[in-house]
Amino acid sequence: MLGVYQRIYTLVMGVPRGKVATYGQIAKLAGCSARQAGYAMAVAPTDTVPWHRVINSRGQISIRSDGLIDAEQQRLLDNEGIQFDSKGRVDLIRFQWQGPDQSWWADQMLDPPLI
DNA sequence: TAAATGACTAACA
DNA sequence: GTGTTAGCCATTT
Repeated sequence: MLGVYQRIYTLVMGVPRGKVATYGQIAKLAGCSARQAGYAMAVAPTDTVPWHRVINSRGQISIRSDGLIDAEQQRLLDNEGIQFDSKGRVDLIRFQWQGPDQSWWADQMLDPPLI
């Protein structure tokens, strides 16, 4: 079933290596709530969507409902040059993705959010 | 058809 | 800094 999630995945695939996005940021771009962004990552096709580049608004990796911190996510980000402070937080000022430009939306055949 | 479920967030105390 | 609360809404059951 194709839904808003497909739009979310397309957006996340636009996040470049070495940058991160927040759930709220993706949600705003996709035109849905932050919860949807979170749930979309939970069921994302991990082979095509860089799910690890999506973190929460505090710059931290979110803990999943099973209570486990996803260590692989931090490893993948570290591999891309994302730096974590002593409390496991990413400096969003330095590493947050600034969002797609106008031509990107056209390339993806999507409409920008109304905001 | 109705209820439950979240990898969330902003705004408070 | 730490809670708590309300809002969120597509998807799943």
